[in-house]
Amino acid sequence: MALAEADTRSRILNAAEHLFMEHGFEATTLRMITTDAGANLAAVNYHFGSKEALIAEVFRRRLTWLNEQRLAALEAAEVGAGDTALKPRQIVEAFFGVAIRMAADVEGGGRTFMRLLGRTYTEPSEFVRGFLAEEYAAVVIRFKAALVRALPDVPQEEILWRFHFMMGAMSYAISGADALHILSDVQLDDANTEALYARLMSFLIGGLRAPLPDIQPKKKPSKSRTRKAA
Amino acid sequence: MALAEADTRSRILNAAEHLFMEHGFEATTLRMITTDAGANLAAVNYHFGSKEALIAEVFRRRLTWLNEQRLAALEAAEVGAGDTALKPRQIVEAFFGVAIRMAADVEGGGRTFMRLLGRTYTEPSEFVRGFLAEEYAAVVIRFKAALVRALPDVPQEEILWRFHFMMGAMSYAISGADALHILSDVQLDDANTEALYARLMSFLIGGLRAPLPDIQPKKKPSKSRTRKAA
DNA sequence: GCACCATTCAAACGCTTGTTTAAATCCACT
DNA sequence: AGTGGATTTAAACAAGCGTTTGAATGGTGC
Repeated sequence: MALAEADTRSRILNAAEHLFMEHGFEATTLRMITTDAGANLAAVNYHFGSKEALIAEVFRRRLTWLNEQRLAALEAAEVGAGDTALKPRQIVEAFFGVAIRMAADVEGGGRTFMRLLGRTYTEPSEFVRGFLAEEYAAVVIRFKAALVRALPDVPQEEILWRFHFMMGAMSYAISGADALHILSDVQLDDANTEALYARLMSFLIGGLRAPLPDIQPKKKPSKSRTRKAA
Repeated sequence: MALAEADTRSRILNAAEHLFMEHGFEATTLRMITTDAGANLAAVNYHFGSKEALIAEVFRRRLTWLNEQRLAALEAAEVGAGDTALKPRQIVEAFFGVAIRMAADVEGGGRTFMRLLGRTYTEPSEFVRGFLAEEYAAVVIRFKAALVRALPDVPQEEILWRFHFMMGAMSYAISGADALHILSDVQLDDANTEALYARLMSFLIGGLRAPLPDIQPKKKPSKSRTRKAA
């Protein structure tokens, strides 16, 4: 809510972010947004041009910063390591640690944004996926390369898939208790960020470093060998 | 598309399932659905009563069966094990294996449905989350109990979280290459179900069996101590 | 005081949405 | 052939949508 202090443009962004997280893009109307922001209906089109442009700006203002932080964290780790190879855990922490830390910022809206982002990654809308891909391009290339270097025995394709799986786990970790109450009537403590971070990291590293699966050479559903390499 | 053979009711369900997966619930209109199904606009309200009821039925007709299969797979494993304890891997395979196998069924629409389901699990809409919780209740209680029995050293809360993380990873695994192309311009082979299954299982088991994280005793946001025991 | 630009405002725009209606059509059964 | 219930149809409905308009308002520099 951030009180009613900031200027109209920011109040609209904040209200939109929160409502998008709660109801999704389509179900959130400009009237809901401007009402919550204490602004006139026409303000969105005046300040942003259109609803689509507003959505894009909601992501841009935080995502750019988030990915810069990720790159900075990775570079800091690499500098600290000197000539020695980076451990996979350090890379994972650079990428997901920054995200979890942002999700811990409740008052500043980071929590809201990360919940929104996690869901949006599998968003159907072509338009949303479009600029998401743009924003992610640089950072993903960089982290993928770092992981390939840190895991010389793991095929590149496998690394990409595990990166993908990790993003799924993180996404659910952050969307958190809302979804978890489907799993259990017990209310889980997702306010404890330190704990969530520790839990998620254990899980991610465990998955990333798991024994490689045995993949048949494709297009051959023969069920003979079940060899497992480490 | 299943040709235009089945009766109107089924054709509507199939068209709706596919369109929901592609565009989401809100962005999919009844006119899109009935056009694709080759039916009159009023057919949805005649056969289902409302759009919401149609959404519920799209899930119900497959989810009930899916969860029955999961329970059956778990019981079969337990019978096979006799008095000996079930291995975590068997439990995970019962739950996620059935899902992945359903996702492999492209022609019958299982693939489409599983993609839809994965995204819907973090769906904002209260109404959707409502009946999803209902459908899942029984099966989750059962699997949670099985995991608790199979992992006596792991706290229950930790098991729930890891179960949650696993669902996230699976969800992303199935929504698959659509989202993955954000990660990489390389097109990944998510048509190879056997391979995807093997990959995901390795990752999930690795995460589930990872060393336990160190969790501070909770409810102490004092910034003094940062103790971390191993 | 006045002119100037940015911002806000109430009102309306055209369009699409889910839903309803009442008539038309189909098909099984006698 | 003809009755009756289920289904399909075209048309209309009110409500809500994103967007546009043109006038009112606000504050700055002269």
